[in-house]
Amino acid sequence: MPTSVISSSPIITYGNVQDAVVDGIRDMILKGQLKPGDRLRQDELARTFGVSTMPVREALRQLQAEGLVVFHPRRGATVARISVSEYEEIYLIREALETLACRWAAEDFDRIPIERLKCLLQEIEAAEANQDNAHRRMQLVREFFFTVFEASGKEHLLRILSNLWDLSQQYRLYFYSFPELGPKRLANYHNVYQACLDRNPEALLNAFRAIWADRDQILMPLVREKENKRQA
Amino acid sequence: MPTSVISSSPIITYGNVQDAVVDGIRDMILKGQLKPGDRLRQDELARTFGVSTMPVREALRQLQAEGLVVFHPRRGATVARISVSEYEEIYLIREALETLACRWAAEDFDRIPIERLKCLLQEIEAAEANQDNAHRRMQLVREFFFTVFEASGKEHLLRILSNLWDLSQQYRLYFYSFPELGPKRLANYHNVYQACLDRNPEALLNAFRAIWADRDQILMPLVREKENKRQA
DNA sequence: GCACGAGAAATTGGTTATAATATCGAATAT
DNA sequence: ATATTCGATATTATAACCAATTTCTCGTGC
Repeated sequence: MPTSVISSSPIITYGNVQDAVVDGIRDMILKGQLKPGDRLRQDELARTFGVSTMPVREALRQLQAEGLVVFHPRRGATVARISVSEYEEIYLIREALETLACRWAAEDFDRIPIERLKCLLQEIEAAEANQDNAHRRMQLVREFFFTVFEASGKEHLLRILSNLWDLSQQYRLYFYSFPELGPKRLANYHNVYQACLDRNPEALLNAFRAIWADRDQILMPLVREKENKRQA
Repeated sequence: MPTSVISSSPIITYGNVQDAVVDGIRDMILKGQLKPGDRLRQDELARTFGVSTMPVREALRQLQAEGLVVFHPRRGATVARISVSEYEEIYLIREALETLACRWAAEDFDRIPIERLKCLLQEIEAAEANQDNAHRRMQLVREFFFTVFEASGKEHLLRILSNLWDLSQQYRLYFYSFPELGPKRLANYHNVYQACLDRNPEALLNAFRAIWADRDQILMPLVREKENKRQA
């Protein structure tokens, strides 16, 4: 009788095992314990989570619907591998939707928890100074941005955005592996924070546009360079 | 041994039962056989599809991830009920993403199968003239628009758009229940077709903008009126 | 030494039976 | 009339099992 130890985050209680398994597998993918292309064996996952195969299969199907997992008929599931062109597509979709999210959030700055934003910004600064591992820094930045997006109060938009961030995770991670870009990153986050502090919608959008421009001019060339090396 | 009769669309073969069940249930929802709020009993669905409960549960989870189905822990699943404000949210997201899709499609008009577009337009005109049932007309219009969107060739964008169309289906259906709006609808579709024929990107976007404006000025007041009556 | 098959092992996809648990409704008791 | 208990029902999860197929392995032949 396997001892079920799912509790990654201690307090959250799930109504059913299956949701816990979904979060568990998604976490393993997002934390890099499972890499793109890795096979996802049902009974192996079932053992590690201490459950039977049924909830695992349901979980994999749900992750498939999210695009994080790919099923190959009769050959099992693997972690989705996102191509560079897919990443570019996803990024442009994100730009369109994050613009919407910012506009909605900026309709009422009172909904933006500025204190939390400040806290996260300080945590990010500390993490950059410490050279914390890329996954942790990436997670903090994600929380920072979604604190702004969540102020829009739009459930469907947040669901889609969250999914797109999941999908583009492997490329975002790459961005955090260059210590020399640290100051650039911090300046960008600070501009977002400042715009919220000033309650200035136009400044908020400009801060985001600057981030996207950096991504085009700095990250994408690096990604493409890496891609060319990989093919050679 | 129950006789498995899933084949709604005759030719498509599925690698697994589960995908067939997903499509089957989604179809039932989209065709109105299952209405928002309806309970989805596992064994009942299993019987109607001639399969065991396992594939049904997997299918429901997948539909949950798509937002079409809601799970109430220990109380089963129901067809999602979309509120008016959710519909407005979804519609604005759609506008942003369909703008993207049109831009991408208009980068190379050769990818738009103009003959197919023409065919669909004629089918739609015939269906309007016949006063065909609203579901069928809605389906044809969906195919018409997605023929344009698909020319973008962006898988993730199409996946998200398809999902958003599914979610807003119940409100779109309402739009087709007013015969007096028929000419207005047809004029809109014709503008889209003409813009593709003329290979004019700006005209294409303007055609869509006109459609969205109609929705704001014609459909939304009707929806809100209906909503107020429902509450009274 | 390496490619190629045949057979074995493993994995998936699906069924069925079983049990635990939570919900809902009805009957009963207060 | 209201609260409680009890039972029917449905969900959630486990386990055992089977068929189909893929993958692995090992030996053989070139």
